[in-house]
Amino acid sequence: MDTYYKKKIAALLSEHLSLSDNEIIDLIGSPPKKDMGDYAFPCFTLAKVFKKSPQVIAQDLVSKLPTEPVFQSMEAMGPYINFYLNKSQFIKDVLQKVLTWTEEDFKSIAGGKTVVIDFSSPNIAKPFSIAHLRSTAIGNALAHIFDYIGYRVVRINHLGDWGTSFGKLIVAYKRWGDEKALSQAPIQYLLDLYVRFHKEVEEHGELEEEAKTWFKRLEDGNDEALVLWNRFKEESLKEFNRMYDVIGVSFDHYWGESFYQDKIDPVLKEIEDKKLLTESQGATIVDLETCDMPPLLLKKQDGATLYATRDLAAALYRWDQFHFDEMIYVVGGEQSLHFKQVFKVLEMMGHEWVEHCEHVGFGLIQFKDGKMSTRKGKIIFLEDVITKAKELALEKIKETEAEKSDDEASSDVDMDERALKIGVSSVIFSDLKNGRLKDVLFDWEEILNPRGETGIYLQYTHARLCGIIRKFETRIGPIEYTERGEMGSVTEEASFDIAKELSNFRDQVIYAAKTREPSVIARYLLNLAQAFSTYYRVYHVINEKDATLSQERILSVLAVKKVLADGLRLLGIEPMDRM
RNA sequence: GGGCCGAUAGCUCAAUUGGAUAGAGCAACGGCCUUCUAAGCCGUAGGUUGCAGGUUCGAUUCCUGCUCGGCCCA
Repeated sequence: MDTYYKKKIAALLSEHLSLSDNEIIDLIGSPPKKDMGDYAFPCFTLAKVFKKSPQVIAQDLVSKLPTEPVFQSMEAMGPYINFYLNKSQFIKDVLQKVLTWTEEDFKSIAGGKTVVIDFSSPNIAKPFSIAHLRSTAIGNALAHIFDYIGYRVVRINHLGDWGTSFGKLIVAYKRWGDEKALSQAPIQYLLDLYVRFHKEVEEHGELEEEAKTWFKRLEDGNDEALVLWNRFKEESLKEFNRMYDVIGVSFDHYWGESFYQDKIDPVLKEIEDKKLLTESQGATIVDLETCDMPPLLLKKQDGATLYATRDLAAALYRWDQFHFDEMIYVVGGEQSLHFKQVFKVLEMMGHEWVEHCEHVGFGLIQFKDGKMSTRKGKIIFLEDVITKAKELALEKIKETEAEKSDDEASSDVDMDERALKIGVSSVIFSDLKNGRLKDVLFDWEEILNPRGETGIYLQYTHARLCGIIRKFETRIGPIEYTERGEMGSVTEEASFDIAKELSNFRDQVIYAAKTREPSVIARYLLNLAQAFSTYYRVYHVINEKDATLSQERILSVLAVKKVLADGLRLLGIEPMDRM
């Protein structure tokens, strides 16, 4: 929508400049202050061509421009030409557009390309922690965003269900394990075992060797090992699925590392055939020295495979299955070298599609006193965070319910459900609101804070919008969607601000997809909600005596609600009708 | 030792990828509930953009060096 107006400007200017329309569009920006107009064209780069100061060029140019109905005025201000939109016309256009657009209008942006997203991918036998939420929330949001603009999205959960840590668990379970304790609280118990193993290994180094042996047995298909491994995996999956259910995340495929076990040999053979394999200190590697990278380890001295091997197999298998246009790995930034190596090896193997593979990294979650560590059992469970957030929300709900009249009162179940939704929204949103690359300092106070730039604020605004719509329909009557000749009466400045925000939505979604950055949407929604909060405090919809004005204002309400709801869903947050 | 990422208001973060006077939220202070939900709104205060250079009309943004923090690599 934004580009529509930029094109108008380009059309006006290109008559007098030797620049293409696209070059002009690229230069156009927004002025820093509202009273300086809506679009700005800087004249600095023209100074050399015209051999005049940019100030003079701006004045010359502006005097030559014909009038254009979408702009109220065009003015030279210093080295810029500022364009002022015709406000009432703009508001009308935007509302019209927003209220009538359909899913299809967005689907056409990517037009059926395929994107594979590898995200969440927690490790089996470990609790679902606040750290796993990052990949899960970011990946899920990206999946929604790509889907929205018309990609066919394949969501893959690359479970960490294979590797030496299972050797450790098997050893620990065989030594100290207790079937009863395992069935009672499997995840907590497996975590305890894992922690104990690492404590004991400090005194008894031989445990490490034993664990390696057991993992080797597992790879070789030893029955006892497989039975235990299966048990651990099943319990973990039960737990993970419970969490996914709570936060509303789903996958197309649970293809964990073990899934590729029988697909590894062909891959190793292919690498060998292409003369890329090298032996080094008994291990099998691909040498990457010519690319200034450490070698990629494919097999250890004892023949056990490593996760790099499985990642190669996974990439090949996925290409085979989907012929994707893009494949995105939403995995912590600490793995960036690993992915560089894997992609490089795929390239050396001659798979050109590797250029469509991308590691989308993100910052670590840290504590004031250092890193979160499974080995030491220093973990914050996602569930605990959600439960706490929910409890706080429930308290607040009960407070406000007490002030409501009987006919609006809610049942306990209802309140409980809402509290959970609020808790989940605020936890997810706090993970998505900042740029993904930044490390996150985990802070209870901050994640539970209901005020300010939070998911709660967005939900609250959405609920208010729904409340207004509900009351409008019961007290005033049906909303007249009919196209209006004029939106003449809605010319309030605040109303224009809302329209400007609304007009940005489409570009922001595209930008978020392009940069793989859900925080773009999160920030955008905060701006939109803020613009509306400012507006509706002053300009009432239902209490407005002028019926025409009231009907026109409700259209803004509908439009904002539509965009806010869609935006929240893009983040993986289900919008709420009441708080 | 080498590589990747980060450093912006007291705190947490933005800044449309090089544009005009660097913006929000939290915390602090002041104001607003007999009209659509106060989980809200309005206002005040808060800055040598880590440091030193360079590139140019113009740098938080790009380049070089350094400092600090995080992570990765046998």
